[in-house]
Parts: sequence; C-alpha cells; structure tokens
Amino acid sequence: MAASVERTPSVVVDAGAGKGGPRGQQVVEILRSAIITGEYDPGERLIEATLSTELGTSRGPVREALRQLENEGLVVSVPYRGAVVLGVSDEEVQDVLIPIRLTLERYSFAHALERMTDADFAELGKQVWLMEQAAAADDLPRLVEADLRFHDIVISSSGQTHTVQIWRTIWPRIRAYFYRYGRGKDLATVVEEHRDLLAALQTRDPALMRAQLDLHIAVSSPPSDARGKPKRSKTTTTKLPVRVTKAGT
Amino acid sequence: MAASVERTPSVVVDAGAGKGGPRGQQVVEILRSAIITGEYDPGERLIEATLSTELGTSRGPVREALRQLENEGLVVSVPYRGAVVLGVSDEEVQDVLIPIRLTLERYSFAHALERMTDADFAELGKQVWLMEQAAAADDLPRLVEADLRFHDIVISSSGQTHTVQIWRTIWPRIRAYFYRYGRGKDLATVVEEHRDLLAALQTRDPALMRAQLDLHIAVSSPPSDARGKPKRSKTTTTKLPVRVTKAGT
DNA sequence: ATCATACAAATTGTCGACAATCAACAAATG
DNA sequence: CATTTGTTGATTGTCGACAATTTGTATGAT
Repeated sequence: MAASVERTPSVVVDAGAGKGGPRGQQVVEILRSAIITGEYDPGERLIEATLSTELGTSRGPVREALRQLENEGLVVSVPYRGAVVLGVSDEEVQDVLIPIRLTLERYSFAHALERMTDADFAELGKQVWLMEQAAAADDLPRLVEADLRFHDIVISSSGQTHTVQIWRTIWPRIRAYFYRYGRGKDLATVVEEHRDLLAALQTRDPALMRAQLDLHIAVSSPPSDARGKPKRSKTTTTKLPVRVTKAGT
Repeated sequence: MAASVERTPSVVVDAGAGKGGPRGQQVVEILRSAIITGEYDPGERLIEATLSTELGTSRGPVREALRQLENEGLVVSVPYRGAVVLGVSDEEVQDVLIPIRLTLERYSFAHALERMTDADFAELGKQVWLMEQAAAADDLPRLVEADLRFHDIVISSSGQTHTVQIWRTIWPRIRAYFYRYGRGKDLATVVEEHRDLLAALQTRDPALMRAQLDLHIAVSSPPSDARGKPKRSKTTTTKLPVRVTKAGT
C-alpha cells in the first residue's frame, strides 16, 4: 500500500541539501534517499514529468537520475513504460550482495592499508563516534548511515577504480535492506567491531586486518547453500504489474 | 597511441545492427562493442557532440549511452569534463571481478536448474557449437563472445533480478579483458568445459552442477592473496591525460 | 456477451537551442 | 620574473517542444 498522502521529496533541488554539482546529481541523491527510507514503496511507479515538476527541474536531469538509480538496483525501467521502485529479496541479499560486498572489502582494505592518511583515520574515528551516538539512541537508520560511510571511506581511499565503482552500485541496496530489517547483531556490537576495524587499519598489518574484517562481515553471510529452501522471501520482491497478455506469445 | 585514422563506429544507428528499441540503446551497443574490441583505447576522450554527429543522432541518446557505459566500468566521466575510456588492471580482474563473477554464477546456476526449459538448453547447445567453431578457427574474440553469451543465458533465466542486473554491469569488463589477453586455458578446453556445464544443467542435480561450475571458473581465480606483489599490471590502468601545465614536457 | 478494431490519453524518447562550467592562454600587475 | 586576473574556446548541463510508443477505453461486429 503506497501511502496516498502527498509525498514530495522534501526539497526543491536548490534548497535543503544544498550540495554542489549538476542538478541531476542532486536529484539522484534526493530520490535515492527517498527510496531507501521507504518514502517510495517497491512497485510504485516513478513518472518523469511528475518528479520533474515536484523537484523544480526539467525532465532531463530526472531522466539521468532514474538511470543512475536503475544501476544501483533501486528501480527498474523498461523502454516506453517507465520506472518502478524495486525491492530486494532476503535470499539475494544473503547469497549475492553480502558475498560480493565481502569480496570488495577484502580487496579494498588490503590496498587501503598502505594508502590511508591520518586525516582519513580521523574521519573514520568520526564515523565510529557517530555510530556510538546512534547506538546509544537506538537509532538504526543513523547507525546504518555511519556504518556504510565508514566502509565507503576505506574503499574510496583504496584507489581501485572498478572496486570503488562496483561498491557504489552495491551499497544502496544493502543500505535499503539494513534500513528496514537491521542485521543479526545488536547495535553496540556493531560499533565495537568498527572500532576494532579502525585499530587494525592503523597497525597496517595485512594479516590482522584480514582477520578483523572477516570477523566483522562473516556472521552475516553463511557459507552459501546452508540456508534452506522454505525461505519465503518475506521481503518485497517487487510485484511488477504482471501483464496477462493472453496465451503465450 | 590512439590510432589517428578516421574511426567512425561502423554504423549510423539505423543501418547495420538493425536491432530494435530506442536510439540510446543502440548507441550503447555500438560504443560498448567499439570499446571492447579496442577500437577506442583507454585514456581516449569521448566527446558527446562528436559521437552524436558520427552516429547520426542527437546528444541526448549519446549522453545516456555514456552513463550506461560508465556503470559498466568501460568509461569514467567527471562533471563538466567529459568521459574517457577506462582500462582494467590485471590485479583487479583476478581479485575482484572474477570472484564476483563466481558468486553471481553459483547463485544463478543453482536457481536456473529448476527453471530452464528445453528451448534454453537448445540455445546453450548452439553457443557450445559456436565455441567449437571458434576454437577450431583459433578465433579468440568469437569464442569469448559465445562463452559470455552462454553464461548470460543461464544467468538471465535464473530470474534473480539483482543478480542479473549486477552481471550486466560486470561482464563487459571481463569480456574486454579476455578479448585482449585470452585466459589461462587453451580454447579446446574451454569448449569442453562448457559442454560439461550444459550436461550438468540437464541433470538438474545441484551438487553436480556446483562441482562442475567451480571446476570451470576456479582455475582463473587463485584463492586470493596467493598472487604476489611484483605484479606490475601490464594491463591498461588507464592513463588519464596527465596535465602538464608548464615545466615537464 | 465476446472478441476485434480504432481511437484517445498518458508517458517516454528525441531533438535543437541556450546556459553554465572548465582549461588554457594572454595580459596586466607586483 | 612570478603571480594574478581577465578572456576565449571547447564541452558538458539544462531546458522546452515535439515525435514515437504503449496502455486503456470505447465502439462495432459476430
């Protein structure tokens, strides 16, 4: 049930999140945030014209934004039929997204070891502090935000082009998932693990780093086919308006 | 050294690969193919206006195409400065792209087992046959093409939304890589492995399938940190046009 | 009533023109 | 001579109008 109240994404591009850069870039952030926070529900249609008027811009930037979101797996669009918000199945998160994330992070952290500066470490410390605050306030969304920001900093500073690029297309889905269902650990534990992660980075010891990282992510992703079949994806598997053409084509 | 000869991507959108769909879609395919086959070299700039006139379309479609290619890791673009062709380092292919590919395929093949039809199997058989021909003619490009098409069919028919989506953003880089450097196996072996893969699929036995798949991809991707450090990426790590302001020529 | 066809509404795809931004160069300034 | 400050040319970003396509609805025949 998509809420039927008026739902204009809060800002009109210029105002609010007065970030920089091209309009399209800003539109991406606004819409992404709106989808992740559940302002738009899976299955809901996103019409270019509507969004453009709501956001006070033309269709061009909106169009680009939608394509970007499509590549982040938040929407799916078919030619001449438009875009609809997409959900993620619990199974795909556990068996695909998390393992991929693990691959990306193992590689990134290894490379980041040799490249991170004190300024970077400071920024990581800041995120850990933010997590503490969020955990204390039992504020899941805020914790998830700092969590992913922490990882983004490390991965970005690894300087590995494709790894960073792929990460940027993976994290929105993971964030959307965690945002709704949290994870298997309690908030305090998550904070603690990141503190350890930061400490490991500062030692610049590859072995220790690897160990700490696996410890952090492992629990969330079972060896693969361990999890069974009667796993009805309670999650939004996106109900595309199934078209019943007639008999098979 | 980007070849300086006139290099118009062969077709003018309407002609040649008379596929269907919106112009932008066609432009993506033309440019992707051009990049993968090395018609454009890493580091080379892609100017919207130039491409649009060459392809006989307006800048709109070209713009979208470039964004798509950016999400496939074939180009990178910065605001107000345009897009340049991107290369892949040998290290990232081995440590990141291949492992991710493995994750995607394990999951897809497992799901495809229960969903593939005889028509699908037939299509797979066709690809194997094409591989045979290519191997016999020692035609690497053609073999790579059939190879990836084979995997694309299986993954697509798994019906796993995000898995398919991510695969579509990963394979172009892998294809570009294989296209240039082949792989560690000889052509005949590759063909044989796919024949086995197809047979395994037809048995619809999960265990056998998994075994056969791991066998197929494993060799290409060492356990992780096995590969050493003195690994100068002989590969194109994209030389961004280093700005020589004055001094150093 | 059921099915096929023709039309109408809604929405995306494309185009051409204009504005904003950046890199390089030239001139002025100390 | 080094540094700053216009200025210019090239290229991307944005806009509004128009064309192409799909979907839903009405209409008519069987």
